[in-house]
Amino acid sequence: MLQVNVIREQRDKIIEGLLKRGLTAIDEKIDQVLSLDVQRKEMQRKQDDLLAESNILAKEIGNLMKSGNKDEAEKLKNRTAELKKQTAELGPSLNTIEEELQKLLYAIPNVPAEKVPSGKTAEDNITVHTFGTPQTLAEDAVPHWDLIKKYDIIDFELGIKIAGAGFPVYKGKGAKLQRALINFFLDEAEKQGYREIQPPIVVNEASGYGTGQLPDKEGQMYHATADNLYLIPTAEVPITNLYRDVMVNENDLPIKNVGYTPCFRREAGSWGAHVRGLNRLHQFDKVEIVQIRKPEESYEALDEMCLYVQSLLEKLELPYRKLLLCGGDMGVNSAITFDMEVYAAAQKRWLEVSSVSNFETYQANRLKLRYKNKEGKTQLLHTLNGSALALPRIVAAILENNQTKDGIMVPKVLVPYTRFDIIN
RNA sequence: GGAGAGGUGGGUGAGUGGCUGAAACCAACAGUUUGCUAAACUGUCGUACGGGUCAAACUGUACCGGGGGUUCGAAUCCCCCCCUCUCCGCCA
Repeated sequence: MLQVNVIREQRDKIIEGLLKRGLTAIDEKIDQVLSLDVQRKEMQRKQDDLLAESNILAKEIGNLMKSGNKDEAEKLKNRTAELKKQTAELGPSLNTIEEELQKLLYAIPNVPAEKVPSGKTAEDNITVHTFGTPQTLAEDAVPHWDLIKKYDIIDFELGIKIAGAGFPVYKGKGAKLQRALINFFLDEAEKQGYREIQPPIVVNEASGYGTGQLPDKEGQMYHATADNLYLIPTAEVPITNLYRDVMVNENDLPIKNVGYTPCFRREAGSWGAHVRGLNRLHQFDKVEIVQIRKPEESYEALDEMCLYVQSLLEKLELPYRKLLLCGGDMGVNSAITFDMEVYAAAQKRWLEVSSVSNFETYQANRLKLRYKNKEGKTQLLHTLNGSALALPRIVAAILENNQTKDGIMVPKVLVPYTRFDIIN
């Protein structure tokens, strides 16, 4: 959520930034915020004046009562009643304006950072880095959804039987490969100074609002209505919400947490082309890194996080490209996002396996996540997160790219974790 | 699910109708002292939205889990809701 005072001070700059998202009529929305803000101020001022008078009178009445001057006190009470009536009249409309303002602010996405290109779709993303060469496979190479059947390592039918489409069952070496990847990712993160967190995989409503999944993306999360809990779509939600309503001690910065969790996404209506096999699931595993930084350090942290994620892909020997997302392709909370996509050689497609974002103060404002700086001033912090990494598509790419006539070769770095070097 | 206790500032915690935006302690910050560190001492120290100012000083309002109510006046009394803890039950 943007801060009203920032909108007030930097109206033009904010509109210019938001235009990069390809939004229409954004200037109207911003001006609506400003005009509601003016109205709010006026009304609040009136209200404050009324209340101020009441407070003075209340004190006087108190004193008069003490000194036994009842008649005089009664006279003042009449005036108080009048004031009370007026504040009562003003109250509801003030509330309405505040609610409207709040709703409007929730609906305005974060302002893209300066270097974010404008654009509407993935077409406008910019490839800023590549690693490796997309390999050409043998004639008889097959996509991962055939390989998992051939080697009997992931079973979609069983998942359908016990849960539904998009809930695969990992079996034997398939399960071990998953576990190996999770451990590998967690160990690597720890080497980079991240603290491991095991959060709940359900969160309450307040947490959903804190990181911005609510109210806009309500339909994306599984909702346990009996208890009003949401299954997390990413570990970002619980791990970032650890710091909701927190005044961080400056000495505890920077905060670097990593967590492995299953993630749940309803992805309602998005089934169809390009979502076969492991490409898109309702439940999947992911290791997520989350940082909380001082504003002046957050872009340095973003670079660090990208390089870290890239190092994982390089260790796994997966060809990848790094994209700077255009305004229209970024999530609403993000100020800047880099996506990492690995090449799945049998599908001949790039698969997104990581998304690294700086939210600047957008989340922190909702979260009320702040610290006191050296001057003793309370300041919003910056939040960042990145997948490091999302498992299924990594698995898909490993299976496809590493297939040989004898079986699937396990990446060298993973062998100590899997304790086998081929799936056959 | 049943019974009880409780939710106060960055933290612990006092506060049962006006003198309380809130004691005390801790933390933090600034300074004094000091060979350095530590200790000691002194001072500052909640948040939001306004007014005011070049900026301050200063100043208004609201906020003691959330929402309503009683009252001239509520952290304090009443009602509803949420959450936490303890005991019992159930489960692991």
